[in-house]
Amino acid sequence: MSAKQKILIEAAKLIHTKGFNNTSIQDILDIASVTKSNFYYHFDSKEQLGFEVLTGRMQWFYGRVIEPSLDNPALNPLQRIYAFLDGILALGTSPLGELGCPFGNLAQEMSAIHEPLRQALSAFFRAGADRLEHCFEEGKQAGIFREQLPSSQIAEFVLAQTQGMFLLRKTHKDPQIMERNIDMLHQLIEGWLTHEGKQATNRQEEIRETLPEPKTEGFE
Amino acid sequence: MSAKQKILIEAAKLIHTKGFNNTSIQDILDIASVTKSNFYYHFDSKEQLGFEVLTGRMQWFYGRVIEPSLDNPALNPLQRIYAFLDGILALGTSPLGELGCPFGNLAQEMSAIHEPLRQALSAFFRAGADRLEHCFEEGKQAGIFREQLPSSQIAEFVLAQTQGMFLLRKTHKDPQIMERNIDMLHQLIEGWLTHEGKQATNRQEEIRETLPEPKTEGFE
DNA sequence: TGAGTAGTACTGACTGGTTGGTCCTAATGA
DNA sequence: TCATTAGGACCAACCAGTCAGTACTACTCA
Repeated sequence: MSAKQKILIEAAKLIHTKGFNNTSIQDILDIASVTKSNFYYHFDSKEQLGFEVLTGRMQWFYGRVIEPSLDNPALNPLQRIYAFLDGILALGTSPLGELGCPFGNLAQEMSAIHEPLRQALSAFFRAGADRLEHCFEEGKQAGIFREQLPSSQIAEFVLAQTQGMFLLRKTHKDPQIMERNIDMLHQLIEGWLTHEGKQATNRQEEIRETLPEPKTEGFE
Repeated sequence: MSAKQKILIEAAKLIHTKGFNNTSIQDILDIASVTKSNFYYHFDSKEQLGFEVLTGRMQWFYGRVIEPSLDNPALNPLQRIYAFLDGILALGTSPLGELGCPFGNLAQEMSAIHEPLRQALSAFFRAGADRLEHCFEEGKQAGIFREQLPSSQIAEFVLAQTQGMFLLRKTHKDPQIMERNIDMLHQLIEGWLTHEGKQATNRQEEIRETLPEPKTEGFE
């Protein structure tokens, strides 16, 4: 593994744990066993490191959660949404979830003080919301979901909820908060947003068969 | 205004903007026009300052949002919940809301790295959730709400949602996110959690008459 | 074939500034 | 008179970043 790789991986972990500004370059280098001058060989600045860590995190999240769920053409819209929620649940109940959501953490820390990073994170969240919206819209056209509420608003609501539950899980140090709130989202989808009789049956088993083991590396 | 008061007020603003660890004591003192030796006359440490700022923030939030809503005996349970949501909406759409929720921000920043502060924030969130739960439970007994879902779970869900929407509002710099997500909560409460025909009518006007102008000072 | 060159990755030492906190003395005002 | 405040100097540790140099590999060209 190259020095640059080691730096990126250790930086992602530390930034997730302590935050960007509270993680010094020397902290990262001590763990990665790389010298500071070598750091500056690969990165112009701490800021550039931050952007590259964020890019890596986005790719990791895509491979771990989005690709097998919202971007999985083998699933119908409802299954895609459920697979997404299950991906969030798996993440949030893992040891990693104790540190909160890496994106929410960064957004909270940096949005008010670093405009370029805020924009990158805003775009990331919007991309996620767009995918969710697309699923809800598709499900409406397939007669799965009710038509009352705009799909974009539902999608945003679901996304906000995932962020909120990560924060509470982190603050209370209680993984069951993820379970309870994902369950609430399921109930909301089945009991309110879905037409009667349009729920997927044996939802858990269906999704388990389709989901491949995600190929992720370094970020956990 | 005493020097200690000035410090606390400026510290609260700066910590809300930049975070605790990214706000130096000198930053605060420059704005408060107080010397460092006087700072250490009043506070043993930066950590003690942090706790006192948090305590002040909790009192402010109580007076601004909780007392006129969840702790307002003149309101029925549904009105109390709606008043709470309106308080959150007013906060979130104010210029202050651009910085996110002060409690959510601190929880995110400090929970993984500072156990005493995490505990204080956890207790704060739990107190809020308990009040919400109490309203839902009271509303169930008054026949307003359906009985299917545990009140504690609904309360937690609503609380998580408020945190999530604050984060998205901050990241997207869009106050309408608060409006859309509070509206979703209203719809969820009226369209799913409430018995048919049990909605409060002229909800907005009713609450407007009962809410006194909150006595808040310094933190905004 | 070997000197010279370029590119890549890496190093130790260093810079100027910042940070939370300490200590002491003196002044002010109720 | 004493609580409060100011001012100043200082400390060790920390911080992001700089600089000149080293080692190695591959390539070029006379």
